[in-house]
Amino acid sequence: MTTEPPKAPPSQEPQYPPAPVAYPHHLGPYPHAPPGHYPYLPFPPPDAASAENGQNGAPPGFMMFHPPPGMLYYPAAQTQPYSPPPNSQVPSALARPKRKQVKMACTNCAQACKRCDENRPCERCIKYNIADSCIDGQRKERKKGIKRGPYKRKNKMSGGEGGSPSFAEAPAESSVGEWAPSGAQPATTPATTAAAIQAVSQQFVPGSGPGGEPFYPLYYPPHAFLPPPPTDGTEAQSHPSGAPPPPPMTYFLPGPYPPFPYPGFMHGPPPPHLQQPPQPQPQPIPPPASVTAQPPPPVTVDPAGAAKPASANGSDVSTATETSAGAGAENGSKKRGRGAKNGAEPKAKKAKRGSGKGSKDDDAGAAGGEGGEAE
DNA sequence: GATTTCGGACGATAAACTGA
DNA sequence: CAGTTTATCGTCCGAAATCA
Repeated sequence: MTTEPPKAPPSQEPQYPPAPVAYPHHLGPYPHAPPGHYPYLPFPPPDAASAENGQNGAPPGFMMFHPPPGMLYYPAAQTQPYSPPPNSQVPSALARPKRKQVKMACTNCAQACKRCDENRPCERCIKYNIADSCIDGQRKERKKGIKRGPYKRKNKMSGGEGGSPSFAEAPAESSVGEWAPSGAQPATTPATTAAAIQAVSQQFVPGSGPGGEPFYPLYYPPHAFLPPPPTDGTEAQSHPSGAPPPPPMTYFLPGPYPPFPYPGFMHGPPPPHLQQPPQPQPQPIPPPASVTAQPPPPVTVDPAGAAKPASANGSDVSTATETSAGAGAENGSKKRGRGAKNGAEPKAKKAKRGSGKGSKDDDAGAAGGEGGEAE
């Protein structure tokens, strides 16, 4: 895998988009596009018409309309698994590298739930002068013969050989909840905002468009859009310390067509079946913290089952696998009731794995008792 | 402030399934 | 049988508790 920073686009991509993407400065660097792809575009191509033909430096087939502020599009066909370039400056929530684990932690580290390394004695054991007891533990054998139900196949988007789902699949992990629809948590950091954006985009299943290549709309929370910092010494319109009132902004519906309620947005009338009654002006959206309040009634144009309500609040709809990712982090502060460890509690240590993710594997702890479910 | 505890997120991977 | 999906098990993050 040669995942390299998209910033130096392949030859076929001249200088579009121009310069550093204008991106809400307080959000940090703009999220990277998948390798070899164009960065997200918070603005229309230099020339819509020519963009359509791939002229003027704009990629062919790129968007031909002007997105409202706060909306980005990403060509569906180009999606690939996202992997942030090394040493990128992507916000941590986005760029967080996968945690690497040693194959086997020493018994000491394992017991302490601390990071170990391959060496023996490991660094930690040396540090604490317990090098002599730094030995590998023993892995337990995986259970066999456990029957499972039929698998649900993931819908292979666009059948593309890339095979993998949208790039957005990746980092949803932290805090989709930030500005996602219901009961979401208050916004926190720019980083999580970015993550949220990706998470949301993930919900729009490709191929849902009637014929044409769908674009993934990526919505930015209103507060994300502030003028870039002044570069020439002049005062920026409104991003100084005073936390300017975010420009009012509508949430749009996902779908194969660009959201039309935006003035000066569409080149033509929306297709009949998408026509909507005149939308009342969006209510002024409250400050960031409550951005979450007004979720887009995500469906309407929504084809098939494409969009699930962005149930950010943990319910992590989607696949079972994601389980933890979606669920846990949601409110950032996982409060834990530290059990009152009464003095010298023998290190029987947690009946391993009994707790957290569902007691499904309670058996593990139960060591003695063979897996409950296995019948 | 350093160290210990430990809940739970996350990574790795083997076993069960599936489709060709 | 190769590829995919899922369950299981291990690692270790990170916050609270405790110690010195």
